[in-house]
Amino acid sequence: MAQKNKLQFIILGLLNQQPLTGYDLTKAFENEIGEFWQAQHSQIYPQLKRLETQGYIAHEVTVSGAKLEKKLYHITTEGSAILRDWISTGTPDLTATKDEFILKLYFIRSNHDPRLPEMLQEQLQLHTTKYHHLQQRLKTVFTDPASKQAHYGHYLILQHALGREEYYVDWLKQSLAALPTAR
Amino acid sequence: MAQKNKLQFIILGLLNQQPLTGYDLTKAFENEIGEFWQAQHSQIYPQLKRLETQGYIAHEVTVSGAKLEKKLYHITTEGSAILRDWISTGTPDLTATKDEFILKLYFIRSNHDPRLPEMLQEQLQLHTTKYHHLQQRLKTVFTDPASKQAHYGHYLILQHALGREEYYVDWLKQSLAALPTAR
DNA sequence: TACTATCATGTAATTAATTACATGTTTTAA
DNA sequence: TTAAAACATGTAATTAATTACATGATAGTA
Repeated sequence: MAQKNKLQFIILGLLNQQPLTGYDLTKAFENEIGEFWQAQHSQIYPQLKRLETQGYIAHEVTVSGAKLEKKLYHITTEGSAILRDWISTGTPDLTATKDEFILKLYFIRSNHDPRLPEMLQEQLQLHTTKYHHLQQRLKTVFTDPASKQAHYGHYLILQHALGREEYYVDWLKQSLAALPTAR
Repeated sequence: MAQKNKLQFIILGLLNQQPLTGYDLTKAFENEIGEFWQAQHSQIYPQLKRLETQGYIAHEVTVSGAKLEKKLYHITTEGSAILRDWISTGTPDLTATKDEFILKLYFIRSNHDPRLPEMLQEQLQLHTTKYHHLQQRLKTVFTDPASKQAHYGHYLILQHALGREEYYVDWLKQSLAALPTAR
């Protein structure tokens, strides 16, 4: 396998909460899920077909207006089972984060490199924006303690992402401060 | 493009430091670089050919022993130029970290889910090990201040990775502690 | 009524990346 | 001296993922 095809499990996981169309799933990747996983509709529709062939999901056609057909997919018992399996199975592989900025940094040899300040500054701006964005999401998605209870995993990972960005920003600030002053 | 083919730049970056064979490069991905990027030899050898066709690198054949041929690649002036371009160009896309554990967590609805403790525990173990490993590397790779000076970018990102793991471990511990106690 | 944004579903082409297949040499240690 | 580990270089098959191509319906608004 080139990857472990996690997309199938994400789809199963989302359908396990409620029936959705391919379009709905695509939207989910632009919002909620998009925070930590991406997929385009060109990947989603074929995957839905495969999952249905395997018997893990099924669909019924509904018609909106005069003739617009929607395929509303739902998870099957077998689908639920392999979703449970996937979640229950250990996750021993820590995937290296393929961060392009980090990669570029690796090839900077000297702390006097004139590109360093702007590079760090750009990332600081980006990660600060992301930090604020996550802060906002945490606030809007989990308004009351009950919503945390109902989506505890989501709460945990949003909190995790926020903390991660906070650290990233701190590290960038520290690295900028440690740079030799031009004079 | 499916990705932005960062591999070519990594190869150029490594060859910019010293001439290397395909085998050397493969090893580099198992050690140094492996900390934050992966590539197999089956990807490296074809990429070397492409880079040579493009005129960014060139090679000479050396013979070890009786007949074992090695291709020692070095970067060309043009190669150096596009490497510089890549590093100097902004890096505005923050790649979402595709962490399988995080993904699984997302589908855990309740903090009473019986799978939660073992899941968090497993990750705690893994990330603690990784943390210690990184701590060790930082110690062995950068023994004196001079080595930090000579490979400043590498120093920065190792430090960054260490801090990231430290935070991950903290977050896992906190999440474990916040779990409702079984009774 | 006409236009635009969004809804809705697909396929094709291309690139990236992993796993597997394939072969031969040199060095080191038992 | 012989066997194993490491050195060394490739190709093929498969899967994953992105970008581009392609089509049409519905809802809202100007």
